[in-house]
Amino acid sequence: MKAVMTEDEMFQAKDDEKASSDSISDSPVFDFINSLSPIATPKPLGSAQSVQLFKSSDLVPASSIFTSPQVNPQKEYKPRTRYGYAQLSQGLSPIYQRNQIGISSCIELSGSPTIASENCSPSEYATILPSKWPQPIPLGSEILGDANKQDTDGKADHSQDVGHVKLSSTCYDQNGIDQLDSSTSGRNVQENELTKQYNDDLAACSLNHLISRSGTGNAVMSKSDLSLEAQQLSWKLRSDVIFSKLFMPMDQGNLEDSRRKLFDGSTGCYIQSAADDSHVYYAGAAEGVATNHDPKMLPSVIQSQLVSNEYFFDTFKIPSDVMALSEHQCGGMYRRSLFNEKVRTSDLSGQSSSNLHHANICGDNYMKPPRSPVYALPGIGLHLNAVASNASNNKPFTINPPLPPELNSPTTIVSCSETVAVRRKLQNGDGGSCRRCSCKKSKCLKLYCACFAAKVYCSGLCSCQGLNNHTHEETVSCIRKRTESRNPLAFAPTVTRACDSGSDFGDDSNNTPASTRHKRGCNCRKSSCLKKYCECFQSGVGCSMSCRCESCKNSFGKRKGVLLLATEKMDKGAKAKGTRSKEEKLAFHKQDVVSQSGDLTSTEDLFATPSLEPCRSSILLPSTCSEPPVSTVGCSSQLHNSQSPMKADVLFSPSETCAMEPILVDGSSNIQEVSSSCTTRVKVVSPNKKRVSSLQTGTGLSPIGRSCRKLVLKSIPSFPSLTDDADSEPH
DNA sequence: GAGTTTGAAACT
DNA sequence: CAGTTTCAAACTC
Repeated sequence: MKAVMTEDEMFQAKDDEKASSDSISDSPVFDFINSLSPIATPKPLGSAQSVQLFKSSDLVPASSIFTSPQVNPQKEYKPRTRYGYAQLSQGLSPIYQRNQIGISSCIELSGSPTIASENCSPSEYATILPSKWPQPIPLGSEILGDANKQDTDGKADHSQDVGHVKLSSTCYDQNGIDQLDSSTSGRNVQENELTKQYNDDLAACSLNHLISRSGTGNAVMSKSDLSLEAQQLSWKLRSDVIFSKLFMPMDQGNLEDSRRKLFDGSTGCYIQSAADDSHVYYAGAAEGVATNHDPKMLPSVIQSQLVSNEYFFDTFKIPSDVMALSEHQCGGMYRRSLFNEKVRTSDLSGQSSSNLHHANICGDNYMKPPRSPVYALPGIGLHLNAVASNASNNKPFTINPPLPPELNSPTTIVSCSETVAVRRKLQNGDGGSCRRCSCKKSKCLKLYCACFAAKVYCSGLCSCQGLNNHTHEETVSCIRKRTESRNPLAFAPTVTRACDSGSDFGDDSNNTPASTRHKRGCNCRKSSCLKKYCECFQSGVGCSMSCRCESCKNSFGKRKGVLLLATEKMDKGAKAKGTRSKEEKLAFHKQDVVSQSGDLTSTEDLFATPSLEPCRSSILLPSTCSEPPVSTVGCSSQLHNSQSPMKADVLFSPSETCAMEPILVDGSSNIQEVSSSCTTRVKVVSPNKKRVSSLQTGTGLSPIGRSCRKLVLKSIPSFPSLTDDADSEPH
């Protein structure tokens, strides 16, 4: 009883909060925002209902639904907060806070309240609570076939027998499984075994099924609808920071030149936006450096992210009346017009790509029309991997595994021709977003299957023999749930932003907004993280502390490896002892000495020693690197360039971070990092391998300072532990 | 296109 | 948790 009262108190507080928001809803600002929803939602019903999201009065008090004393709404909301809703709401507007409330409440409501309250045991409530759902509702995947679709669709199908333990769904009873099997022409022993195995999941699925069996679907928004609407708003609210980060404050005199380089696809620039922020990787390095990165040499993922001139030239033309941007605005204070967003997305949803209008991020036409139909589509928020893996393979556009809202970046590189199709696919729930898997034994029901892992259904484009399709969507749903129950990160994005973390990179507390890291880390051995076997490499990100790779040579950034840790330990030990053994000194010195020839091979060899391997600086000489783009340019490159007669390699000593990444710093706030990154124990060695100088490469020396490119190296915090992540609240 | 290699996923 | 097996993609020829 006490718990119930406590719960009531909480809901009372919630009601108060809603009441407070009601006053907000009367404000012109709210009306304005509310009128902006430009993206045509896949389901008209969802759109209509989404409006109700903002009407707190429409929200059924959660207390009327969940009476279980075990429910702790605050706790249950936490994961959602973790995924960024709260973060967004804190920083942006009370409107989104309202939305957040709506999301939380309505998602819980998506199951029939009657069912939830009458037919579920207290323990079952937890299953229905949003936190128990695999993850925040993504834009694409749900619509593209996530079995949560059944939450809405299933309402009609399963509107009967509510409360029965045994349900008629194929997913939840043995008969259904049998039917499933019989429906599969290629039924065999293995499949039977598979079925048997999956039966274990049926019980767990049944609870979720209760949600889908809501018989009162009229007043309840589906999760898809909710999420879509929420994300639309999210993107709208967040999108205006995208290009302000893309275009860092630059010296006006060099602005255009910098931009030209920035968006010159031929030089290997690409934008990555796997995370909350737009990521600009300028593979071309700083000016004067012959990086010569052939886009073809990029991993397919990255190739697809190449941003051509056309991209910006064509896609960011906007009506001047709605978006008059000046150079000044580009300099750092640009904020995209929500109106323009509306126009653009409306065009997107309804018309051909030729009608696309995109925010002219800089208002001028410094970029000439090019060839590649690749462009970024702010506002869609698809995961970069989704785009990447497809563009490179000429595959149909795929939606990546759903991302938490904070990871759904508004900026995504999407091929122009694909965009409209994608919209359409979202609306149709079409399975055309498959990954063209070739699974056989896994039946596309394990993470081996790229489609399954991406939470999309296989399609005719796949050469698989799996069951991951609409026909077996409920089974797929069950398996997904089971998979996720085993590994909560099973469907997590492989790449996520590093600023989620900050914990495991030791002293580097500078979260790099533009950096990404592989979520789980690779375990490469033979590939040295230089082939697509390596997920990090494939995703175009550097390895992090989360990785357990050996001989990491990931050109996107090596992890802070064993040596670094060892040497740090060694240093500490030496300090403690007051001396260091000759062997240690020798080994340590070995790292400092770099051939003047700039022969990377020799450098590689130098660090080929297993004991040394992981810590080699991520800096690779562009001129000698035949591998995919070196993401770490900037400082080192500047050094290299400025010391061109010497062609000296630059290594960071072990005390320096090994995971470096070029970023475009956002204004003066990060200027300090330029110098700090470039001055720390950088050693240049003469041809005769004598140390000739210890460069102090401040902004004055570096072309960075001259060009004001603001392309700098920055230490990349690697990924946080999941625990930390889960426990930490966004700031 | 077949065979091999690779590393993640799954299993024990 | 570690070792092994399975699996499908990446890679090589």
